[in-house]
Amino acid sequence: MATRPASSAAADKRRLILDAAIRVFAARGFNNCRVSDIADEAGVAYGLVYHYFKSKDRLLDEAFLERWGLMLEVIEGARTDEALTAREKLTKVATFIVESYGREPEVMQVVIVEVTRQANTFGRRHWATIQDAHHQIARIVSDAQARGELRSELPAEVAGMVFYGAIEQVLTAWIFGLVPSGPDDRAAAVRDLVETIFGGLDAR
Amino acid sequence: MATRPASSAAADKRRLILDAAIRVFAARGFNNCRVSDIADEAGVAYGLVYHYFKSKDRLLDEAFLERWGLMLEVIEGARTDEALTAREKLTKVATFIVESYGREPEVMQVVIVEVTRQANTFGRRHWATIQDAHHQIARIVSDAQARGELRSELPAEVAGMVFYGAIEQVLTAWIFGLVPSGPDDRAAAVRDLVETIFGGLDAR
Amino acid sequence: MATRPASSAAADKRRLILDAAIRVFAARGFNNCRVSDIADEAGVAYGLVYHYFKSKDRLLDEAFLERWGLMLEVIEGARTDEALTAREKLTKVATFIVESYGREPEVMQVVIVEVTRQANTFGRRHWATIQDAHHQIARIVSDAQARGELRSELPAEVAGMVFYGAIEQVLTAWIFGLVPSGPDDRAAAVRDLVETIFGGLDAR
Amino acid sequence: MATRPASSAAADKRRLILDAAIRVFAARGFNNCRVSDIADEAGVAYGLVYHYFKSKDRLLDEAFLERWGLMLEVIEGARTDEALTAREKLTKVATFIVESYGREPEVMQVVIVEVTRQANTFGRRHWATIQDAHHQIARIVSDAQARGELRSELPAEVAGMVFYGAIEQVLTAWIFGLVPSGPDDRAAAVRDLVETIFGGLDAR
DNA sequence: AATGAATGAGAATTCATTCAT
DNA sequence: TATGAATGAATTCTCATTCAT
Repeated sequence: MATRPASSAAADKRRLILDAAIRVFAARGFNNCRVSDIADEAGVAYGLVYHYFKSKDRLLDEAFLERWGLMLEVIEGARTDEALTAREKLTKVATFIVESYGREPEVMQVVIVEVTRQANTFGRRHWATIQDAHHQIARIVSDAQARGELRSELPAEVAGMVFYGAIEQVLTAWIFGLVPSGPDDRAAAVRDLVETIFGGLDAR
Repeated sequence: MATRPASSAAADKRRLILDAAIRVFAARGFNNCRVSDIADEAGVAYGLVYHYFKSKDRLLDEAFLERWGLMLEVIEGARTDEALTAREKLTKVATFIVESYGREPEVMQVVIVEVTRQANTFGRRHWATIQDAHHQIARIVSDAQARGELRSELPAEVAGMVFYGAIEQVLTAWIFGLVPSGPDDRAAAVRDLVETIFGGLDAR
Repeated sequence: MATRPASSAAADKRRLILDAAIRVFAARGFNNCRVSDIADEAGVAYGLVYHYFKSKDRLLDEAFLERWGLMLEVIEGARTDEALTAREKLTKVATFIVESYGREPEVMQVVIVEVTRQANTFGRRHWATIQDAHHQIARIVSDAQARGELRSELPAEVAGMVFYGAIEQVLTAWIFGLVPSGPDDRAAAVRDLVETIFGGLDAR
Repeated sequence: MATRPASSAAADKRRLILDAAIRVFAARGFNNCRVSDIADEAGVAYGLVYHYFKSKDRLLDEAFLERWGLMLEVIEGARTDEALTAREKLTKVATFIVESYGREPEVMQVVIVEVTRQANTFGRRHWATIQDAHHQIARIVSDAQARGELRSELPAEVAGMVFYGAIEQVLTAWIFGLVPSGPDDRAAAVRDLVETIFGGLDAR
């Protein structure tokens, strides 16, 4: 079995199906696609999807958890990195999200559109996990406020919402295809967004 | 009211059904409810829903358009009111949205969760209308930049996204029931959100 | 109440609806039209159709019986007219049917397409009435055979079927719009059809 | 048959469903039966009907095309067989149709009652195919007229209509169950019908 | 592991008919 | 007589999931 045991081939098949599911969910939406669309996209037989995944829901759950987990690690890493200012930390977070979209737009689209915003289904099911990210972001702000680095009169939770909501809004514009999302556009978006939130709109 | 014409009774029934649909969509989600749930909620026979509305989709379309239309009027009104500063204009917009939620949380939930964020279905169908609001908000910023009232180095579109995305994020937290949304909470949310965006996070 | 009592106005309304139903049945088919189509075509309110007719079925029943009754009278009249030869009798019958189509194609279309050929619904319900016509036609033949006017070795029932089936086939071609059905075409059709059946195809 | 490939099992199921559909259409009429009746008659699950056929319409389309295709082959074969007289050719056609009914009355009933006579639905959809048969029959006549075998003063199209209309009328009587349709009855029907049309009704 | 046939519970929509006014 | 709102049973088609091979 050399260096690639049988289970690895299986793992590859599983991956193939999950990736196909993400593309299909992004293209048609979770509620508007059929499991057979996913099998077709993956080039496997209908039943094989059910061999690897218990249900259609599970495909979306896994796609979400995988990516959101990475994001949580990045946010936590940024938050606990004492060498960084709050602005640098949030820039790091924004950059990760935006570059994730740059590399694999379908994944981020699915995560945001099909999961985090679904108040009645997946969003609620994964709410604790989603909240985790929001809390960490708020904590980046509140820690900086405690150090006197950021204004203390603003509630950290609201600041976090402004920051995260702004990123989602930018991604939404990209997802809907209304605004270019090339490498330069992405870098500019991070820069402008951070500068807006940290510097404020008011002229000095 | 004694003189209400006969057509009003019909209009009332129609209204009754549309309102019931909004409540059901908010409670279960558009994709997880049945037309019979709406009929039951309205207390009318199944077929009457189809007497007044061509399809289930149309119910959501109408709910969205009605409310978004009001919002557009308010945004346009704020934008063109020369007596107001940009901060006052955006405060007005934020207040309208937030108070709409306060009065009729289901409508705003449906508008945001079931329509504006659905990249593959309703969101795309109504995209022009949705964009209209975003453009007007950006214009409030760019007009103020032209007058030297706001910093010119920030792109107005990004500023608009930060503003609108922040409001949606706040509403999302309320919709998911994670944060109290009483009258005081709403007023505070508007104040904090506006102050954050205009003043910026940075300590002076 | 002069010469037109109130009941006459009512009778007119009834007629109006029945005629509209015939047009709609012809244009869309009994199974593919709605009662509301009939009301619209007649220019009356939905419910009025039910004031004058017990059901949608009844409309078709009446349309059929009215016309088929006329046809039966003509066939019986021809059959019992001792001054006529069998060829003249059947020419009379064919002419009546064909000219009925000429004057009111919708009625004949409805009678044939929607009633007499519906083996599972109306055709079966009215079978006795339909058969009546077929029997009379066969009798025209058998009487002539008894008189030595027509060949006796052919069963009269088959001869009748050839005659009536031929007429229906001609009407079918007209109904489907494949063949012109102007006055001259109709006269020619009767002549050719009768000559074919009486004279036979064989060269002498 | 032991070597039948796996695909045959599927083809058999498909056949099973199509045959069941034909029986149900014949017994209740296309418009008066439900897809579940077909599934029940075939002894399969509801959904399997849709696994093999796109819609209820398609079942009827296929039943019609399959049988009408056979008939077209027979008619064409008869028409181009130079060893036969026109009378022999049309006898062949009539025999095929009548014996088709003898073997599988439901199929012929469905073909005629549910398709070729439906001016507003299936009849119109398949009109070109239906016409094909009529044209070939007319051509059998006109070819014979050109050879001096049949009277030339009669239009071949009318002769064709008389012939085909007569056959349909005979089948109709059988379908409605008004006339016995045993083997002898069928043979007699063909003989009488052909003799009537070729020899004519007139006594010599 | 892999296939795709088989299952059957939905769910939207239609529309004949009834009924209150 | 006239209106059209109200009713709800009926029916097609969909599609997630299971299962035999």
